[in-house]
Amino acid sequence: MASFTPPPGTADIFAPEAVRWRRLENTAATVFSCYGYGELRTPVFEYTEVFQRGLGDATEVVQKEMYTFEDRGGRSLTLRPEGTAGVMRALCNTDVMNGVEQRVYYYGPMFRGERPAAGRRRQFHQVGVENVGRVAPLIDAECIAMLMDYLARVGIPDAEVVVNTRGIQADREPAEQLLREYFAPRLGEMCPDCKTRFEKNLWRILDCKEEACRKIIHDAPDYRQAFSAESLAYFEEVKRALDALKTPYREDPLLVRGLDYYVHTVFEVTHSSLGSQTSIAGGGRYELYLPGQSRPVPGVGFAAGMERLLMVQDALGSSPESPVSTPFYLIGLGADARLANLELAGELRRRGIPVALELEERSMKAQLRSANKTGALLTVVRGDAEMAAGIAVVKVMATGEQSEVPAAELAKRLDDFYQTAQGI
RNA sequence: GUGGUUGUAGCUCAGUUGGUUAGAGCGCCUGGUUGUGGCCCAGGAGGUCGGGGGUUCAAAUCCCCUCAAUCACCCCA
Repeated sequence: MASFTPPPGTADIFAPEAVRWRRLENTAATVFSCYGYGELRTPVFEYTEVFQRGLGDATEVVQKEMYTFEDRGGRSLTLRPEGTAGVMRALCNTDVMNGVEQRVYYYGPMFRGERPAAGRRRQFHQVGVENVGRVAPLIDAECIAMLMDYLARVGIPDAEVVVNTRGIQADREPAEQLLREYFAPRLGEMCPDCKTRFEKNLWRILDCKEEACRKIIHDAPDYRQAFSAESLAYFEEVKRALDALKTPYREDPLLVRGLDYYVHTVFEVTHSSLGSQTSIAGGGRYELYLPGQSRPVPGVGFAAGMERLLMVQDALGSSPESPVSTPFYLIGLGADARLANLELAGELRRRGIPVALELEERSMKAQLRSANKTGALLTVVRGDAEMAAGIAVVKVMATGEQSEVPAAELAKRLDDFYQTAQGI
């Protein structure tokens, strides 16, 4: 039975579940377009260098998690591990470089060769947005507010936003200096990971979870005192705007985030209902070097993990509605009746009315059992006798009442019933 | 990549210290009504006990390997 399971970290998503996915996607389209965003569909694989340059060679994602392969032309390609780099690649053919604002959203599968765990798959799905070309605190705030708007619309009203500022590139050096001086003498008491982070990726020390490290981190000086006045003012304005937008947030100087390209605002959205993977969305402002460009492009954006949104919905019990049942079931006894039913079903379906019907030779009892299982409201029954008389029996399943309807009027009668049922 | 747990029917799971034809509930199919559902009753289909190897007279059960799922770490969405 386990002979044909999909590869590790991937999954088949069948109808009832797929409806929930479509809701996440449709709601994204609805909400984001209200903010002036348009959909952008980029390829699911890109030249490998798009991600290497975009995310930074040192990033863990690039180093060990990418699905990279060579195609028949000897090109090195990579299944996208995230959405931003591909979006930027697409956008560099537009006039964003000249300061024209581009607002795009996307959703789709991403691929990372990690060990699967709760809320983490190898093919996972993100819905995200990028606002590219302009720099302003209000844009950052609007972006965060839009994310919260979206979450509320998919049944997650109580997620928590954590924000922080990373300053600009020029702020980084003095701030790192400050941290280095603080951590250097204390490295002996810290975990092995932090020791290598100290050399390779100093900032990641800040979100180390080791007990010993946390204490030391907690007492670290606020590196933001080394930031320029402009950077701090930018952040203040972002927060003021969030207040004005009535978007509650928590400020956390330890929020750093994994990718190198962030500047100014960074944020993460978490939900308490999740176990170890508490993060359901994350993003921030960035400066990205597009292939073939000498200047970086500014932008702000976020990505939300769809699997995790579904997990939160489950925890909240806000995963709704099983799909609508088909209202009609057509029972046919005998070849002629079944053929007539097939015709009738076609007629109704062309009008957009869902119909289920029996196409095989089965007993009345079996067909009614099926009708019952589909949850049909009305059942049309006909056999040789009805065919000869030019009528059909219409049965109301809830009450068991039956009435005869001329065959010629069937489509209209069912249509009318359907329209009024829809109205209720 | 590291560690823990798990793997028996479509689903949820039993299976006693190894012992003959491997079970239940739900679901599915058929019948109980020459053409009437839900409830009830009866019957039926469906399993290489994840896979491979080993120990044994005998393995779903014990040992090894492997695959997969799951959880945690790591990383992130």
